Amino acid sequence: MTSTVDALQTTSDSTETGAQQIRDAIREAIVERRLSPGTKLSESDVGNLFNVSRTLARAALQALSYEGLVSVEKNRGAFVAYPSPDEARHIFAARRLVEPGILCEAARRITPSEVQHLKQLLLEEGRLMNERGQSARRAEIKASGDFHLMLASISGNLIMQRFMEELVARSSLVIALYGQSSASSCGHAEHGDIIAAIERNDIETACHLMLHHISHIEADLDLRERKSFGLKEAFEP
Amino acid sequence: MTSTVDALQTTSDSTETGAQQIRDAIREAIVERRLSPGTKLSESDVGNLFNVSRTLARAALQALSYEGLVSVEKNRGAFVAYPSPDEARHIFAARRLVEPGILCEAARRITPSEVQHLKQLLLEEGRLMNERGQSARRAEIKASGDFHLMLASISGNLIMQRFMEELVARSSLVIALYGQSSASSCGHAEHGDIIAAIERNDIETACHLMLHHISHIEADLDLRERKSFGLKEAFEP
DNA sequence: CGGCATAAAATCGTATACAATTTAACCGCC
DNA sequence: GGCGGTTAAATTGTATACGATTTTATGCCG
Repeated sequence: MTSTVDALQTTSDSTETGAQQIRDAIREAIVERRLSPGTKLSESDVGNLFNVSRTLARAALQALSYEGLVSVEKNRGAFVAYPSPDEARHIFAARRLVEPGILCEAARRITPSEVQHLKQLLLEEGRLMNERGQSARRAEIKASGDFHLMLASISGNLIMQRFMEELVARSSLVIALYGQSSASSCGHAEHGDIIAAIERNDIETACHLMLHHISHIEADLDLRERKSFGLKEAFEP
Repeated sequence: MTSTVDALQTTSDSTETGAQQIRDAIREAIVERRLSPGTKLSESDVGNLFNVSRTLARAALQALSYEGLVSVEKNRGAFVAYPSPDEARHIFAARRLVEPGILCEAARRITPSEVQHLKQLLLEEGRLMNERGQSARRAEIKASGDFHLMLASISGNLIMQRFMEELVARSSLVIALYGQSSASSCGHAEHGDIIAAIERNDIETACHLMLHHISHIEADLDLRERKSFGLKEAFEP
């Protein structure tokens, strides 16, 4: 009776130790939207699923709560985070705030080989976009995030990189919740434009493109308060 | 034999539950520099000090490691973080990256009552600066950080606020390690200038002042590689 | 038949127990 | 006296145990 968390089966290729491995697996499942916001993650279930004790399961869930991907309610348990519309806005505001700066620094330091790597990422992203099937969709989601993470990595600031990892992961949750266009894709073309601008060293426009890109993603959301119809209003005309 | 962590005794006024309380107490001790970088924080010692089991002590230490204030080495234990010069640079680079943006947003939203609150904070900071004694020094350190945190709080973005909390706390560690001028103070006058600029709605200069302010703090650091003299070089002319 | 009180089950919070690893102490040996 | 190796102590990693809280099930009564 391992309830609803069976979506976690994943290729455990890692060599990591203990709770980290579990944390990473669950994070991946959340980011790839195999786990929906609000899903309960009971400590026993997680532990059983990964064949470890509740101790480690609990540690993993705690870790995820620090990243904002899981919310733990005292004496009630852990749930895949269900970001509020306000939280969603804050996440994208944060991205608008930091990504231009990251991009600037990345553009200043980027090497030709890294440009190649970025382009390769873009190509892969495009390939996945034209493929069909669940697993391609998941890979596409991941790839579109990886573009932004790659820039953070190139910027060379490990602290900003970690922060971006958090923001990208939480963005995925937000899109899962409030995204409208089934083409969930995060503007593949715009990624290309940004790379082009970087390549011709036009940092100014690269930053502007990035800002627009983030706004486009956010524009695809429907962040109106869903007032959950708690009362009988749900059945009155 | 509760080794070196006795610096943790603090007014436990909190009403929180479990590990959080311990985490907060240790964080405060680190930020106020009662605990020096590199100090070992053994799980048993922490547990005994707070009269809880190792389970909770461990959870608290894990939490602090996610904030970058503690580094845990596998099978070796937890230590107050000892940021490298590079890490220190990254922390201040991150602050230069985000604080102007936070300031902008804060200035846009600030209310008169919040301006008052900021000024009050400034006053308190000044008062502590002219007082002497260990505990005044600690309070001063905290107050100078609180100015930056207050701005983040006014900006209304909880995510940026959390991030700033992390950055300010880690900055305190960096200053403890690499700060030179015994006047550890984080430019009290500059805080005042920034408030003034905000008050006359001159956001442009407020941002510039903030950037300079952060650079001034960083300029007071000596971030040269201390190559620890591992060899006999330490005793050769 | 539905609502409320009570009891049972499930789940979380924390402590303790035991295995694995690291650190130190000790001791014979050069 | 100093050095390497072996053993004991200390510390961490993980599992299990037990009390507390929440959730669900049960049954009584209106």
